[in-house]
Amino acid sequence: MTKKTIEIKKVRTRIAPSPTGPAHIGTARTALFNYLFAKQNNGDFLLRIEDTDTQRSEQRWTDEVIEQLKWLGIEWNEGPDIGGNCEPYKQSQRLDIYEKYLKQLLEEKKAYFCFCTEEELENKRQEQMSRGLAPKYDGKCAHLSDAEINKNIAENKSCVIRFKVQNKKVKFNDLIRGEVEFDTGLLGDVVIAKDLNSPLYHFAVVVDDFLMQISHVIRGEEHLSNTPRQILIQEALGFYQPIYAHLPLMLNMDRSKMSKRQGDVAISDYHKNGYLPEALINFMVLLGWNPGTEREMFTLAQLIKEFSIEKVQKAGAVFNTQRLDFLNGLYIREKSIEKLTELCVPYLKEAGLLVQGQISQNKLQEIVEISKTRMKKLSDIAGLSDFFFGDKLVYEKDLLTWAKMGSGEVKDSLAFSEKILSNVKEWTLKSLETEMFSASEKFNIEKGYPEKNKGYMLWPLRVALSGKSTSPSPFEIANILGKEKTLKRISDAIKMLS
RNA sequence: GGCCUUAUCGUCUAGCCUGGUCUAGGACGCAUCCUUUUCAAGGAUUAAACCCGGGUUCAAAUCCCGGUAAGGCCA
Repeated sequence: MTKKTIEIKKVRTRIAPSPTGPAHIGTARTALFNYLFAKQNNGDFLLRIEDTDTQRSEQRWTDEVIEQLKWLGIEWNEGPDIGGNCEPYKQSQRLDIYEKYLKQLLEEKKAYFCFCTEEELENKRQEQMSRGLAPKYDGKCAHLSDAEINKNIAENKSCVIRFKVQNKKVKFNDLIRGEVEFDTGLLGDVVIAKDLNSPLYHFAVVVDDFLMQISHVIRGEEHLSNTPRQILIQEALGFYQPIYAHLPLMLNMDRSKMSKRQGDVAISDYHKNGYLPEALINFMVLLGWNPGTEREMFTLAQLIKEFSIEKVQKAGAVFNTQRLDFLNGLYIREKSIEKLTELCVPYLKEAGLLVQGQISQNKLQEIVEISKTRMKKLSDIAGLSDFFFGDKLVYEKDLLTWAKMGSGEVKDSLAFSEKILSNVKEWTLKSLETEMFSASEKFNIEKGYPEKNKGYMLWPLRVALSGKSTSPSPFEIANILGKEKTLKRISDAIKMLS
């Protein structure tokens, strides 16, 4: 069999997720690398849904990958309705195609029906293992005569289709790993279909990648060991061999493959928790790739230019949420206040804080503005700004105490603030700040507190307004709250101390 | 168990191909300081790594060999 190498007319890449569960963050990163590589070469990026496993595949998961990829801005540019509505390819709609190639392999005796039962196989496996051998199908059914096969089929015996794996060394050149060699003699004949209408993964990928003229197969490292058998199937079918690139895995903190047990793995989890797509993309691309410079911030468009597959790392990378949070904070602070407010609204509503028409758009923006330096995720907005909504604050009265003040002193401090604030002429951030600063000095002198320590006045005031140990400054809060509410909260606090 | 892959600060990584400029650079995180009523943000500074063992060489993180460890795939 002569090996056909691909003649690249156009770079075409794809991702091929199985819709058997929530779209995985690993799928997002693989999609990103495929997308970047295709786009920077003026190529095509396709989405193919591998839903041949009808038992486990569900339409809602297909819808979800589509939704999340769109959210990330990673869009495929070809599908069954070319030019119009760009649907992804679906393997379940291509079963007749696989059947044709399955028949071809069967006719050429490169594949065969296998009637071995689960029980039989399990026994063989046990026996091989007990002899210290690697478990591998012994090829028993490969030698069945046509008569026997027909008889078995007529008897409706359950069967699978196996591909005859040749004993040879398969070598291929991986774009990221260099030359990789496998001895397929260790493999055993693989099951490529349950029947003519139910192809399995290894077979369907090969057929589709060929028919869709995929030039580069860029996928996770977990597929590296699967590559030789796919190459054998390609050769048996007379297909060209695409160029492979196996990406390093994204890892848990303990360096195992990223899994649900140790954190969020669904793209939608990150979406819901308030990560920005641009932050997630920037974070993911840096997991296994870097430009070789000290630059760390990239937009998708810039990445299309800067990305180079040669600089992709070989070793797996730990998915470090702290770093994601940092980047997300950076992108949050970069957003225009209009946009950021819009993004925060759903989270405020979800927390039951924002009720229609209760607060003006301007106020809302001011609230977001003073909260944004503290936000790592959009969802943080609720916990950061809840005290602006509603009238009653709930907190421990001890929280009002600064340094070693007694409760009488705290009350005096609040009463002093109340007096100053009720006389403030101009209710603006600037004047609130100047007035309170000078009042604070006066207060400290009067009381014999250290003159420069503004905490004696500002801490109780800030807690009275926010009910929290950490928050924006009392001026910022008072400014947004307005005079009436501010004074009300101070008197509430004083009452609490009495 | 077999096969494959990988190996620089806790984490993401630069450097490795084309040995010297590496007393190993950057970022996150950590710590300290400045700013500051608090927490952030911002600024500054520190601590922190070439998996181990051989070899080649005047010289090795960089080249070669052998281990070890981790991960993936198969079952």
